Amino acid sequence: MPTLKDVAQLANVDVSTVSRALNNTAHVHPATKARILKAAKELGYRPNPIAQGLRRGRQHTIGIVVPRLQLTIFAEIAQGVEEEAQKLGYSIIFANSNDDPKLEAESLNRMRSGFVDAIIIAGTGKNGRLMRDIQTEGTPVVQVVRMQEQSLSSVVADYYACSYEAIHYLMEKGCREIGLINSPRSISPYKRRYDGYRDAIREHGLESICVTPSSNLEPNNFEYGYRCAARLLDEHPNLDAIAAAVDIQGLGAMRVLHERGLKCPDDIRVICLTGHAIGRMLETTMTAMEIPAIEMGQKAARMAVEAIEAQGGAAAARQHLVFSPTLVVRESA
Amino acid sequence: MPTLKDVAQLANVDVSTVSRALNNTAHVHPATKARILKAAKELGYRPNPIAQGLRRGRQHTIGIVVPRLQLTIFAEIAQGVEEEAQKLGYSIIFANSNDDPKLEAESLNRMRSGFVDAIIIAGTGKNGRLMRDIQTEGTPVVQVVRMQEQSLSSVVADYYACSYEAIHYLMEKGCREIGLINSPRSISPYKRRYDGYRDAIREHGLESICVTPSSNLEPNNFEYGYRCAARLLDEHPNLDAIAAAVDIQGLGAMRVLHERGLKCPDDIRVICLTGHAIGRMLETTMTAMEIPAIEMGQKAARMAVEAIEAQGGAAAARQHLVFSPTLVVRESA
DNA sequence: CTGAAAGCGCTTACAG
DNA sequence: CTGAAAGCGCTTACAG
Repeated sequence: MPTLKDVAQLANVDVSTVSRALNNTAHVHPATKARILKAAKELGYRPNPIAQGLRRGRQHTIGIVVPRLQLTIFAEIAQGVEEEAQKLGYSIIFANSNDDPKLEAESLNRMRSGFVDAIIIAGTGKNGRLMRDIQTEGTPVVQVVRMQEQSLSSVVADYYACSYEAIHYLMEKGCREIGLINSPRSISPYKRRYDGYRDAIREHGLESICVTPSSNLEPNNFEYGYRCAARLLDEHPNLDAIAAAVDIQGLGAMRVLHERGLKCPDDIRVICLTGHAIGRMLETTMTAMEIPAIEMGQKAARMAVEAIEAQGGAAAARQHLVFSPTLVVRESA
Repeated sequence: MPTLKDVAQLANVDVSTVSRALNNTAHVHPATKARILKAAKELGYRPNPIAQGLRRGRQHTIGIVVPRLQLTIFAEIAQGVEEEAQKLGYSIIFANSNDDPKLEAESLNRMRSGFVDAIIIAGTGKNGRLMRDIQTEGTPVVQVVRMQEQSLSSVVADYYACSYEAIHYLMEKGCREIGLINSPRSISPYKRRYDGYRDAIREHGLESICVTPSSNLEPNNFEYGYRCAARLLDEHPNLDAIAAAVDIQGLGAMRVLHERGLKCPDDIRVICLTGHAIGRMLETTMTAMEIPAIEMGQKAARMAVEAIEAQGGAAAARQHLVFSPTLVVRESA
């Protein structure tokens, strides 16, 4: 790898002049500039971003930590973040937390210490203190999908509305026994989903129907949805609708119905409270409250970059951005 | 952020001594060492990996570039790579190429120049030269999922076997008119899938049935599968099976069948040539040749790290690792 | 066992 | 318009 020094030698000037010529950071005599450019090209010079970063105190990288990628909305979030960051000239450092607070803390610690200019995180909620410390230290932190810290910026969906509106829709369709499949309320968006569900149910003087499987299953997956749906059906023979917090749980529910010979939406309705692309690709397509995951990722990236570039100037105020869900009616409800 | 210098001052020693104490890189008097450790702790010192990287010429980062994340096997690959890399003490720099050679080249160029110690890529196939240059320059490149360059290490599945065995299975089940939904053969794994299909079909003296939609649709998605399946059915009324290259295409096919009132597997069989997690989560579960995507990602990460650490020693020979697919029989075929 | 010096590859005041 | 010097935060021969 050729360095500035090599270019300087070939062009017969000082490294500082090369730097200025290449960065357009000061007037350089056209003739010398031409010589420098030629030399740089000849050697195939590319600046070393690590050295630049060390010197400038900025890496042009954004860290992103999500629970997992596979079959979740986080794949879309990560894609949106990366697309937008790339456009803005930033690279992405990526980490899975597997919803394990310890792993999450490790990733966060690896990312701070000058490795990353900002962090975008869908957190476990257990490292709030650490996240605030990082922000205080000068590395902006923006929360995405999950918002646990008021003092840190965030980009989320209105999970309350996701539930509330979904339940109202089901009621309009005549449903009266609506079961909820939800993940633990200790994670903020799930608490909000629960609240929206409960309030909508109450307004109509009906009863909440929730299940929590005894086993400590991972909640955000197919099996969990499958088991919850099975229990709901067993315990409530007149159940006429199931609302699933995330669409992978909804798939589990649909599978149970299929196995039991129940048809959507005639025998029972299924709706997902936060849907993404998969919903329209099923045999029985899924009615869902959809949230714009890619756009949310892009927005989070932009907020991160703004926060990075505002530093030194007026400290960027924190921002909380909330996307409204859209009801997309398909076949399942 | 406290630096080595701060710790040195507080502990009343030279920075070099601090460095040695913290890195256990030379004997340091127990008393001074204790003082240093105490000072470091007191200040909350964490080494700056950027500075370390610049000095050591190694960043402890691996770059990964994939076409996209959303609803593809690459989400699992990326997850596997990250998990394993984390264990080995490496961070991940992530980029989407969107299967655009230009975007891919940009990402590759951003990653080289000392930013990344190795690159793992599922490539477009159009930047072979660049990839070889990067490897020659000293940054190991390992191909994952897609293998286009013989001279670069790779971790792939046996796509020929994916097709060949799937078709044989269908034949055993009595199928005689088997349509193929495939992505462009210009991308190597799809060529291999085609070859396996063609050979298996020929062995039985049957006829190949392929379609290529006229429009220039993105091939790796639901709509593409949907349209191909529709055309196959229109043009071959006696079609008794559909083989789809990737499972998202298979979903498109299943949807067409559903809309036309055709049942799997009684009326027609559907099989996916490379399946992953989604297959078992459907109303009609999908029979598929499954490939261990997470494991492939992990293996690619390990190969990358080996290549990094072998440098200077005996140059690591290139390795080509091929995973065999496993037939998983479910409901669709 | 420890300090002083050089250097990784760059940028940026400071002179001239 | 250009060069010489200092420095970003670290590591590592080189002396002692």
